[in-house]
Amino acid sequence: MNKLRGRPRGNPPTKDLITEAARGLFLRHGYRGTTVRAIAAEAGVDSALISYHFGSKQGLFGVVTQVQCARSLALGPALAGDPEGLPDRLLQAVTDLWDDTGFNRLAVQNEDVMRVFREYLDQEVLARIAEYLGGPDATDRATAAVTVIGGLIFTRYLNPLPTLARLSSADVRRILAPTLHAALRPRPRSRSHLHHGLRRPARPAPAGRG
Amino acid sequence: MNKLRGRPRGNPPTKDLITEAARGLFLRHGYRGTTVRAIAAEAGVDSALISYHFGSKQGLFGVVTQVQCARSLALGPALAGDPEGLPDRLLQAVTDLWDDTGFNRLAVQNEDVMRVFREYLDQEVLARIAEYLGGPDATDRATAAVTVIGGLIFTRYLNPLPTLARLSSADVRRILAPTLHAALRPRPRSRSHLHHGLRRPARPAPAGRG
DNA sequence: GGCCGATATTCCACCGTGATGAATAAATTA
DNA sequence: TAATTTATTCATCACGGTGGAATATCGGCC
Repeated sequence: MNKLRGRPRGNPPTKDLITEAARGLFLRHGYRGTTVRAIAAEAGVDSALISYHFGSKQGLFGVVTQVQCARSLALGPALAGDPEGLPDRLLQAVTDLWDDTGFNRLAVQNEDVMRVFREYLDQEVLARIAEYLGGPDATDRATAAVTVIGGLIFTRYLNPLPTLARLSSADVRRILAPTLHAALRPRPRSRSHLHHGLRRPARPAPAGRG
Repeated sequence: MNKLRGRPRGNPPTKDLITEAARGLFLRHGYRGTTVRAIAAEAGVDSALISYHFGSKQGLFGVVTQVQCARSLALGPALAGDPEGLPDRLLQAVTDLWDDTGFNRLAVQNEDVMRVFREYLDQEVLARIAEYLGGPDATDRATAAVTVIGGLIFTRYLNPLPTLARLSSADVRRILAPTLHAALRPRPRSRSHLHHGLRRPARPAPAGRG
């Protein structure tokens, strides 16, 4: 158990031991479910070394996910083909990233504030827009609209990308207007009428935990 | 100092004391910067009462922000007018919420996982899409596209709304395709050609904080 | 080679955090 | 009044993180 204090002999690959242990534990138990002490135990090192080498648990998580992210999302293929199919290929790339890799396991197990936005967007905004629109494809259109709105919230406010944050509100509205218009536009009745498929959230608010 | 143990006489408005203290502190110092003990001290109650009455710090934050949110974002007016102007009114409502109220103060003090996505979306995805598109309005179109993509990431993966999460990947692509198409479509040269106003990120990566 | 200060890496003790459980007492209900 | 439910205090937990002591490596100098 008790090793001697001070720097050990040789140059043990402590950082690598930690990142490997962390990757495994983060994948198995998520961010919140993984404790610094557990990572340290798995790696066979003192828990203080995680702060020392990576600054913090989040710093370690950032290192682990950055690697995972760069390895997984290949933007190249999506940008290679004809311009007409670009939107589809981009969407495909994003969905593939989360569907095929273990990436979602790593992503934000849950950072508190999110619950508020999640419930509000889903139970209030989406439901009311769908109700306003009416018709068979109302939920589809509302879903698309909420995605755009959620994207605006995410990329400009919650987690501001510099490019988005620099814009004035008016610029944002000008740039996003056509997009949201399209999201809300009635869908042409496609020949394969597998339509609807979506259900409205039904209950207004189960009140959760009160 | 030492009050007697057990239930106090009368029915003191403990919950209200706590929410008021919490609102003030969250606004002044953000979520992370506000400790449960500080809220309890400000409210003049034992810190365990926060867990008791609200389940957790997050629960309390949820209550406080939900009120703030419902009070600030008036969805009604946006849904009142003509359908043609709906997208603009929705965008207006969202931007107003963050621009005019102190709402952004409440939002995510910073959950550093976000940094990964922020840098990646801004420096990689947005820049490369703009480069691919070319032309005077390339950055506008790329910005709109990144918003949609960021919205997809946010509402489906990072912070999954139940309605979005229930969908298959194929459904997501089908629903979002027209929206992303519109985001990427070249903008009609508006009569007032006050020149796009947007600049490309210019430097590829200022390296920030390393 | 041999010493020596600067720097790097480790262990340990400890801090403040959010949260829980036992003890306690008032309020409410039967 | 007796039983039950609700509201509070206090002790204590595991958590993430920090600072200091200990011990190694590294670079320069003789």
